[in-house]
Amino acid sequence: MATDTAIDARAQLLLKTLVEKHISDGQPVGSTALVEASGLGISPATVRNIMAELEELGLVMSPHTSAGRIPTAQGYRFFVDTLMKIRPLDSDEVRELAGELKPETDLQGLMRRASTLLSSITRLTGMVMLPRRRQSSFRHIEFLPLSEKRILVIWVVNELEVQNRIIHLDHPCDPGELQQAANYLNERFAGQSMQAIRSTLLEELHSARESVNSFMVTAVEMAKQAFPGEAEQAGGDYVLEGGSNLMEYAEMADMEKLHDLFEAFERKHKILDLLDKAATAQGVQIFIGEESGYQVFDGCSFVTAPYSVGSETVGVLGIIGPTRLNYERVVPVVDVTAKLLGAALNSKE
Amino acid sequence: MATDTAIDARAQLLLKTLVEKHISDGQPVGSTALVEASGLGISPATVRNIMAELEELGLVMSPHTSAGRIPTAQGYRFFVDTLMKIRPLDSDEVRELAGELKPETDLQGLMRRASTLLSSITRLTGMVMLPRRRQSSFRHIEFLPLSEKRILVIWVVNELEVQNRIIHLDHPCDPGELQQAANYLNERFAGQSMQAIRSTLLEELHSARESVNSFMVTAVEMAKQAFPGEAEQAGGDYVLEGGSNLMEYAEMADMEKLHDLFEAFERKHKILDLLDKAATAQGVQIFIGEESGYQVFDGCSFVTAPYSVGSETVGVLGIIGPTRLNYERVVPVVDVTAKLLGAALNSKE
DNA sequence: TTTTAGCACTCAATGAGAAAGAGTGCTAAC
DNA sequence: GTTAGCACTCTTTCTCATTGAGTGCTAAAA
Repeated sequence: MATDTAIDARAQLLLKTLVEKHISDGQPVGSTALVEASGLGISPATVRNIMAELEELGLVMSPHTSAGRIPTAQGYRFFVDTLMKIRPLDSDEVRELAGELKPETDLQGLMRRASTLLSSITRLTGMVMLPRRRQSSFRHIEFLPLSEKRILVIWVVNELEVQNRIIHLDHPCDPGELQQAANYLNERFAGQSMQAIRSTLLEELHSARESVNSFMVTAVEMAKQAFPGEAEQAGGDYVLEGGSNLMEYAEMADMEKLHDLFEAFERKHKILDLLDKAATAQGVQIFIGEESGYQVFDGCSFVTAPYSVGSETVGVLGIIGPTRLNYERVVPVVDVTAKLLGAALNSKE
Repeated sequence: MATDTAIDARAQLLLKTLVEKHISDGQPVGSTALVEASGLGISPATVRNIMAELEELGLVMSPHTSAGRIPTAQGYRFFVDTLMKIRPLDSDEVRELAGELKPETDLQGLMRRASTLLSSITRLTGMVMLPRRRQSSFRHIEFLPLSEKRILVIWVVNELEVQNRIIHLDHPCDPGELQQAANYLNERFAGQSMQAIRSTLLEELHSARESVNSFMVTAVEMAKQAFPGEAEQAGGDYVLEGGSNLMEYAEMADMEKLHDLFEAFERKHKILDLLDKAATAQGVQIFIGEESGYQVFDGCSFVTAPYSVGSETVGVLGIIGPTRLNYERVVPVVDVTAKLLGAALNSKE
């Protein structure tokens, strides 16, 4: 199996030990320290030879001549792909997590809870993308008059996402009409996708001009105004908790980098972009350093997992930490949290 | 007017100049620099004498023997109370601000917008406490069955705050009953305060047991479950934007302090406590350094203003920055933003 | 051929002076 | 009351030497 350039079992063990040691204390690891930690009955000189090979392969590097080695992004990649052994969480731990993610609260609150949970368990920064379904299934709509021409529209999609906005009408409209309009929409469109409804409405807006049903025109017009178009809802959003945890890591000490990182958190689009990428994967996904594709995230890693309702992936959650984060521990935590959040959203009892 | 220990006009001018200079460059100000900046035809030696007096009074201090002076918290206090001249914003600027705070969006979105606005204009951290009324006026309620015993309750208070939660029933309940219950509650309680409704409901829950109206019992029970009690809604919440801006100030370089500060942002209660304090004041309020009452906020100042709907103060907004922030500029910005946000919430057109 | 001991070498980190610079406080003269 | 003069203090910056960790190379050992 092993060719000349591939790394043999011993080298792998050493690399594994090196990564683990560096993860735990953040320092470059020297040959003598590696000998001790690995348990191999081997001399430091031998280890040095092997390190030279690993460096040749781009798996480790030294910050300067007289320091030990640290893993490169590639090194971490090799570690997470083939070296590390993740063991599932104890059922106790799972139960504890599950207890924190009851489906009772409102959606936003649940997301925030999940994010806080991720953050506090891992002592890293937790993030949860708000669910966004390709198909939003319309459930119910309600019009409440605020003044003659201003209406508060409340609608429910996907069983439990409540949204609202205020719309303006051209002409005054009485409560009876509004009620009729709501009834009409509720009966006619229940269960259909928002996209479908929107296009149907747009169509009818033309043909219906001739129709006698003036209230229907109103209804359609209102619904058109109320339901956000593609463009509007494309944005997406996420919640992030425990950003301050990152400041505990010495490698984050560079104020300028930290500033840029937090700015990226606030501006959102880079994070959202990354989460979107992770949404296509099946299970836990890991982005190490530069792999994220953004300069700002240099020195950081992401561990993400999509969560789903039914069989459809509706969002992604995960953590951000320094590259030297404890993957073995974090991966199962993220994995389980995603599953639990999905379960909470399904909430079929 | 001036007694022996009070400071005369010249000293005041010098203090004013010193504070302004220190605000603009963050450095201790020496006697020669002060002479130039103040425009007084006076020698540095004289200035030194005056500085010694101001130091005696606790208005300025030097970080060490061979440095210039910096204002103390007391010095800043004196500055903001009696020395600085705030001039109102240009009507152009006001119009620009107003354009960003249209009442159209949802409440949460509006708050976030206001916060971002504060942050980006001042290059500091903006915060907006979510509105919380002593009297929440009930407007409308709606029950949507999710499954036999799980109901999605949506209700509207204060004309445009839409809230929702899921409740569980003991016994199955059909859609007709739910509709009846909603109608009953809507007709009976429209316009009343949530507190009043809640206590009325609790009362009726006893007496109604004998009544024939089984649906009313259900209605009351559901409403009781749905409406949050005192304890639940006491929490309060706020949005904060532009935290990363603070990292641009040299005096925030201490990583440990920064960590604690951001942790305080996340934990929320200290900020909320402070905002609560500011809610009792009439207009713009300034907390300088230790005045906040919290160790973490040492070195930071707050400029806050309550915003109101009608004549009732419903929330507070403001900024957080280093003590040496540009009060003259920030005070009117916070002031106007609070007024505009109030106006957007009133939104009577 | 692989492993290892030995050793020279490199480089970061630490700390001690020395020199420069900024700004003060004090004193004595104006 | 104000100011010039001056000694003094303390930070900042630089240089230089020292220390220590850890390497790479070479030659010997297994």
